[in-house]
Amino acid sequence: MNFNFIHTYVSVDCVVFGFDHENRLNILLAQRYLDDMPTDKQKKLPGSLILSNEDVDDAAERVLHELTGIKKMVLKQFKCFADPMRASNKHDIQWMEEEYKHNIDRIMTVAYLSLCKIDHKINSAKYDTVDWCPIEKLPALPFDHNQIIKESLVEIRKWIESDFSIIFELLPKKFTIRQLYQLYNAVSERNIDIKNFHKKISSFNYIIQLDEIEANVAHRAARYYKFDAKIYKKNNNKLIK
Amino acid sequence: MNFNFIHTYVSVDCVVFGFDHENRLNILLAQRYLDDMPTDKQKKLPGSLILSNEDVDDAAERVLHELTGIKKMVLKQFKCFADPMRASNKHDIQWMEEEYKHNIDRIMTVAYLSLCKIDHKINSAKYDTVDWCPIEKLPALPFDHNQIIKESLVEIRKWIESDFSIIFELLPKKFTIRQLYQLYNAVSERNIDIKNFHKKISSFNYIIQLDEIEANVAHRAARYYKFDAKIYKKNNNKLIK
DNA sequence: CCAAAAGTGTTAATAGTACACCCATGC
DNA sequence: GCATGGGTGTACTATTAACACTTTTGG
Repeated sequence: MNFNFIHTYVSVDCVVFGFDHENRLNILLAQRYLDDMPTDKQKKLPGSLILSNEDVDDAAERVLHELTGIKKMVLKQFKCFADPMRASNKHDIQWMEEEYKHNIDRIMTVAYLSLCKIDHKINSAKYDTVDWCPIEKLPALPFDHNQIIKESLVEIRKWIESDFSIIFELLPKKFTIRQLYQLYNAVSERNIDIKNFHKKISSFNYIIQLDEIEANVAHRAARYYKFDAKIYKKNNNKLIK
Repeated sequence: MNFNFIHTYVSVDCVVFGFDHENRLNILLAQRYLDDMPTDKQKKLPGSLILSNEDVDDAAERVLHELTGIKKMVLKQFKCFADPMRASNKHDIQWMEEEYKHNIDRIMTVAYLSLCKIDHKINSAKYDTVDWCPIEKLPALPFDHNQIIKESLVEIRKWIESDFSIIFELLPKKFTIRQLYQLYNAVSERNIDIKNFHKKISSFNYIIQLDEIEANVAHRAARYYKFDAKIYKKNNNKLIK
């Protein structure tokens, strides 16, 4: 008889990406309050223990909703993190006790990827403060959250390669091809010539040209386009075959 | 204060693929003994609860080693399955009690993908019987194991698309290009012309031509090739760009 | 007019597809 | 000799890449 099986709490953590006006990928971070000092706070990935009758996908949806107030966000499970030492820092242990009122010896987490338009109003029911943070400026985060984010970057790249349409979750409804180009470059690190990119994108029938053009720019104004998901779905496209 | 957080056991389950001589993908299944009747047995995916000081990757390696006797097998975590109802069948509950001597209310599992040469000797330290089963002939399996296998097929396809070299884990050390072709077809369901496939494969510098050829075939004997992982790694190749 | 980026066009290189043709082997 | 598949070559097509040229706008 073996009593060494783990019996553990399981959480979900969500890496929510946004794309800012300086062409940087950002991640949504929440606050946690540390120790006995109410003013001492630290950023963390939004997450939660999963409930007794909840599937992990449902828990991730709940976390995203409590975080942003947005009802339906795209999401994708990408990895379970279960290093026995991932919650061994004393601040992390203390925080878990205060947050969950349980004595938590070990905790596994299932990490999710999600995408959000950076201008969308964030209306959190759970956190006082929710902030976008550029990925080059991430602070040291609790648990293995920095590692989770690192791996999420590989994952978002794969996701866009396999389903190009999800990239539009990060752009405003109307966007210029340059915006799309800069986003694509920020994510994929491929280096496509912008002219060829322009030609290719505008040839897709699911990229709809609008009548509107940019205003107040010191060069020829670019046209706005929108993405048509219905047309996209019919074709099952990839950016690069 | 919320007492509804799950506190659960977590297992790993491994989907080990092999490629048989009839050009079919196979999966390694273990036996489980059901209920009070010692002769009543059923197939299942090999798996185990994870131990208290074990990371999930380590648990999967342990399961694979106990299953096959092979030391280092390629493996890849692909999804956490956590439907609250996935272990609600009464046979499954009873089996868990007998197997683990714990009263298990809910169980999550982290599913892994692995690959094995089908002619490799299987030497299980844990199971009496371990058998290859063609994927078209899978029986009804306990828990959500059929679902896990279904999703693993999508995953193995992606894996080979993103890293072609792992396909050689399924072939003998020396193989003909036809064998590779049939394996690739079985996995990817692309339909490449075999002549063009031949030309492409033999043009890769990491596919090494051997002096040996097939014997006793009713047609021109095919040449054997081997895969050179070192040369492959230098180039970071894909079959299709 | 100049700088900057939009947008179009042209061409070359590369990769993928279709298929013809000869080769080798067992029956 | 014939069926079967191995192996090579050739021609056609599609995609990607490089880059020149024209357009538009603010300063």
